[in-house]
Amino acid sequence: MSPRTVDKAARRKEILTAAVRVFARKGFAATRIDDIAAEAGIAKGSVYLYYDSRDALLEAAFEGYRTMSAAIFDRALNGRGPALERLAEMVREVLGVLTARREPARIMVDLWAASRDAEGSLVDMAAVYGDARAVITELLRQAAKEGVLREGLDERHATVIVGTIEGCLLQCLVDPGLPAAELAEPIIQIFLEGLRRPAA
Amino acid sequence: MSPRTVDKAARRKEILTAAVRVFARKGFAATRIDDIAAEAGIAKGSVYLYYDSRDALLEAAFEGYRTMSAAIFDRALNGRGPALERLAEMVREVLGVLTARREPARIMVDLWAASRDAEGSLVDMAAVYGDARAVITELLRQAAKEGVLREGLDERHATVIVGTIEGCLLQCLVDPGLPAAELAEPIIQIFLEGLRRPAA
Amino acid sequence: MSPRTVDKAARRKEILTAAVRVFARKGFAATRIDDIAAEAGIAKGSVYLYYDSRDALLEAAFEGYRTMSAAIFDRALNGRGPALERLAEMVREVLGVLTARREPARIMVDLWAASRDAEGSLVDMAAVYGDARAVITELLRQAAKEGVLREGLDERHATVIVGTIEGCLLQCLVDPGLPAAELAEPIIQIFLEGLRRPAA
Amino acid sequence: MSPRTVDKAARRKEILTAAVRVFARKGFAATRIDDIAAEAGIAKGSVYLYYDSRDALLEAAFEGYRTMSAAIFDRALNGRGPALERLAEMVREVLGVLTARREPARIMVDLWAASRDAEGSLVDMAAVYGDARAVITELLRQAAKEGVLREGLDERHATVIVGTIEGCLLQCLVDPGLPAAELAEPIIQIFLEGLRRPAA
DNA sequence: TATGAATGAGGCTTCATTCAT
DNA sequence: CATGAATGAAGCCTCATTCAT
Repeated sequence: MSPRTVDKAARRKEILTAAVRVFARKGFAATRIDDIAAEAGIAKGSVYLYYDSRDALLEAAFEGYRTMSAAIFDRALNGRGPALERLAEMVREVLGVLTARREPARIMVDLWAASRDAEGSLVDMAAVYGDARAVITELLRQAAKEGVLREGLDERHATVIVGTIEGCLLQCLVDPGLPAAELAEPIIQIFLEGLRRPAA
Repeated sequence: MSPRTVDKAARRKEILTAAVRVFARKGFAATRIDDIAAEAGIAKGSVYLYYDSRDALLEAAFEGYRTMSAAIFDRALNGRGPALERLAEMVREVLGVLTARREPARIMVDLWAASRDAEGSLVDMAAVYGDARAVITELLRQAAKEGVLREGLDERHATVIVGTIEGCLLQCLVDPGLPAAELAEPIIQIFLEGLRRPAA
Repeated sequence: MSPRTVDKAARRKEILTAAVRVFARKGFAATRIDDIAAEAGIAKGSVYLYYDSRDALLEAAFEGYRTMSAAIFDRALNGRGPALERLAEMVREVLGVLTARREPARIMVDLWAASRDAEGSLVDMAAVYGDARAVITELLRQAAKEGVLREGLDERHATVIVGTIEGCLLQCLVDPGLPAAELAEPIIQIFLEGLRRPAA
Repeated sequence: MSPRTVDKAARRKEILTAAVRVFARKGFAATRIDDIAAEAGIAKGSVYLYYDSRDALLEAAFEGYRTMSAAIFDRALNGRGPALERLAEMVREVLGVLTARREPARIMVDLWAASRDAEGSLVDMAAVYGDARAVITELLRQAAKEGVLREGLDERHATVIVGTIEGCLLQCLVDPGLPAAELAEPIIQIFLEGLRRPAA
């Protein structure tokens, strides 16, 4: 065993976790490398042994988010049970993150802001939302096959569903007083039934 | 109001417009006072004759956004016709902005990011969304009175509606290929009817 | 006249002069932007209003050197009198610089070091020496036409002449005790007569 | 001397060789301890077991250069044959180094630059050139005794001779296209005969 | 009021050196 | 002896803001 054994991968993750915490607390723009180093309990220069730049840390945070999203998408696509039930579960899962890990979730706004600079941006939220829409489109297709959907639904409805989830997230992020988890059922209800009183 | 004052106000607005254009183009974080001055066709120092700081310009942009939102809210609340129709119109209006003035709309992501820094932030999106939920809650109340709503709707449903609108906006901002305006009808449809095939 | 009139070109030159003084004193590698700013009596940031980088200042110093060299070359090529006399005068001129402006001349060593990094280097001493050799080759050609040269001289002899001048400069730079100006005559003598006792 | 000591010395030399290679390739200023360690095939920290600092490596490189020079000087002073022939041989030897070991020779420019920082500099090229002048002065003295030199030569002529050699080296370093070895004969010729057509 | 040159605090990043293993 | 992770001082450069004209 070589001297001063360190698990590089573990240390990388530690630093990333620290960075995400600080991003969540102060926002990416206001986060200094010093802050991250302090949060991780290491020297400023050491951050650079594991990440090339401040931007690289945001990118890594995005990768983490992406991985988590992919797992959720995967469960929705390949899970068991009726498609609409899996959609409902996906809604609950996404909003559940806000409750379980509220702080880390706050980096979302920075990811959105970073992703706006289109070309060359290391944070490609468009791709994530594209994936999300594809997943939901597929769920709708399966649900249609199961015969439980009304006619005339298309890709735009998938966009609306993704939008609903993300928009609820957004509001909860911006206004910490809102009860994220409690929004899951109203969302599902609206998707399923709409608001209108059923014709008699 | 003296002509002098009018000029001053006009110049203020010019600078703000220029600033918003640059914010939209490059993002707030990457926008330099020089960029704004150049866009406005004035000298850098002159910006400070009208705004106290770079942040003040983002704040002003937020005020503009707030004013526009208030107008939309006002039309929805005090307009004519059935409440649900006014809700639908409001959806169309909000998404229409993305089509009509796509570029300026891109400052939304910066407003979200700026608003995340809770206390003391000059950008209080939580308040806007609070207003939005209040408006929609009221519309739902009116619609209920009109007898067209199902039972058991509450404030959380208002949150979901606001979320849907903003989440669709978000996707369109992050992925310019999406057709914002075309989302209005699916949104309304989902709100009204849900996705489920009506019981026979 | 616009407010705060400054002659940008003059200021540029002031800063360059200050930079060259500091380069000469401490060497390029040890020179900090702060040093240059202090020497120029301005703030650190102001340096960047006139030069893009520390390297750009060395490049500018090189340009200055190049311009001076070109003037000397021009006088040698287009002056009056026999070619060998013009060559002698050129030798005196080059070494005279060391006496007249000893300090600035000390940047030569940094120019040599900077130029060694071949491709992409902003300091191309090879080009200057190429020019010098071309000038001297032409002087030798003229002198040959005048019938005063021995047979068999070629481009390599021009290289040697350039080498002699630069090598003397080098020694004088490295050892400030040496009398640069006094080397001109021995150089000329060796070029003309060689060291060997004339055949009887 | 224990084998242990031999190993240590060998390792020191390996590291120095590696360092010189890198200095030659990238220049001293751009050379990192990592580069040297990599070139030597050891860990970065190990470099410090053999040398106290990065500067110490340049100093050691200088010592190596000094030793080589001293050997050349010694051969010139104590060799056999006429003094002028030994001078000619010395010229050939110095320029031959550029051909035989072109890369290591490139550290010369860094030595010049390092030596310019006068007091306290670890690289004292002035001393080397002083030695060189002393050697050549002695050779001239011997040649004068042999009766082959013209009258009136003095220390300044020695300076010019050293200058010629070093200046040719300089040009070859700065412009790799030049044929160092081929300059030896023209140098010797100029020294001996000068450029001028012999009086009839 | 308008200008734009000047300022200087502050951030990112580099890298020589140290030191625990 | 060897290692290479960790350190943190130091330097380059940026840019919001100021201010003399």
